[in-house]
Amino acid sequence: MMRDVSTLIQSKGPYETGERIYKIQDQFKSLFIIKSGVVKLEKVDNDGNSHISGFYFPGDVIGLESIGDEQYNYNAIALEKTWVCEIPLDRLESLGQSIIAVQQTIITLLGKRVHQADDMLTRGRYLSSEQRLLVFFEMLCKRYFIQTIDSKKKLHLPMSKVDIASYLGMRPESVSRALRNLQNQGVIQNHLKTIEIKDLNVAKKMICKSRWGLLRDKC
Amino acid sequence: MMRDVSTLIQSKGPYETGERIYKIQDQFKSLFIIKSGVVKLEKVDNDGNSHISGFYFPGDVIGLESIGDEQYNYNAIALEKTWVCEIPLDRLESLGQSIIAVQQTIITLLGKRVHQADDMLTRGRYLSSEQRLLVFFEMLCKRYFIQTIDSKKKLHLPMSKVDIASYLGMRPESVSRALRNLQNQGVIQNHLKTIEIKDLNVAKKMICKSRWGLLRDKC
DNA sequence: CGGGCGGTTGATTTGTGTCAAGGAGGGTGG
DNA sequence: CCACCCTCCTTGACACAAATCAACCGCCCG
Repeated sequence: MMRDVSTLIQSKGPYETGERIYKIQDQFKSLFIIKSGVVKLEKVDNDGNSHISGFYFPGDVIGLESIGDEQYNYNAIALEKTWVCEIPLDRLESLGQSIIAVQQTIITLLGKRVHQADDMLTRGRYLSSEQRLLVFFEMLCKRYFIQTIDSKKKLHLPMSKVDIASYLGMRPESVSRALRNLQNQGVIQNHLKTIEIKDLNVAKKMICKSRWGLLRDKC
Repeated sequence: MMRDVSTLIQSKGPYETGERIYKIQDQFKSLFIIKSGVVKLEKVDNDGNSHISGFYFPGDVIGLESIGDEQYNYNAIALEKTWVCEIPLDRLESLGQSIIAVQQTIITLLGKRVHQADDMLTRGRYLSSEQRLLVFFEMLCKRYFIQTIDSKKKLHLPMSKVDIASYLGMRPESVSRALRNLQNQGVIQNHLKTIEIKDLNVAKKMICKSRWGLLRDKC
């Protein structure tokens, strides 16, 4: 007899802004699907500097990055009011045959995660700070499902510019300057918690002009 | 009745230097364990520039990076005479129950792969080119199993300096210069296809002095 | 012998980090 | 409601590491 996976899964939340879904060195035993809200993953070094490894949105799974370890190796922090579903891994074995399907799902998710990371590695290095920001906004647009009328996109930023800087491997000052430049060029409009993409076509072209012509086919 | 995994696995090789174990857009259907030799994974963009995403050694599994896709998304190129074992994934289902164990193994491997990539992302950005090279050599030492007498390590480089540059996100000229600097400081000795680590302790110290104090605990 | 590729070196430019300062917004307490 | 503070963000002047451009060497291989 095969039990349903859903009997193991339970909803958790809400987590308020700044609350942690899990933290570094908590015992790793569950993945979490984000039902609503936004989550960042951060590492904190000895000097107290935080380093952002990614932002995650509804439908995304977090915890994958800790598979293979005993403990979580990142803090998962809600950036808005957030609900998640907990998927405990230690009890999956009681599912019987369907464990194969679950494993298959995890493999697929991990595969995507590897692609994503490899992509960042091979692409990111060869992009200017302005390009990195545009790529970032493009990603947000895809994930975030913006209401878009006539190719003009208003983009809410749930994370601070400091977090964006950390994620993109830049300093906050550089983010600020790059945004100003893009604004002067008429590509975007920079507000505090919002970015407005004025000229999507120009933006896309700018992303592709990698200094060494990398990955021009991706556009 | 449970068939043995090993009945599905067969040895392939030798691949000579420059030969491809698989290439981009080949149908993805197998992983490969490297039995002997060295393999690099590269992407080639439209302008013909190649971008190295990693080097792999005996015991490593390649093909993981393409899981989830229909085709391989990198070229796997032998850097020396290389033997591999092919692990076809499409016939794993005929293994019956033991598929769970195989899947579990794959999950573990993918997990490590994610860690590795995340690490590169969060660390790499904050290291100078000299530090990146030292980290690279350190990695080679670990993987490559050098015969080491009295903490003086001679390190054979199967890959070109150009490949190293690409992998580390630098230009060949910068690699050259960084090596010269390290040599002038007495840390290493730079030969054409060999690096000699003269002062391991100094090397380790240099790696740790991240500009922003990142990950000092790793040392 | 000659061509090509990998590697090295030098002169110069440039992007982005660094340091220092100031501003805008939001929250808290009087 | 205002004053204060704190954090996030922005701006400017400057420094520096690495990219760029150009040239050259040495090795391998036809």
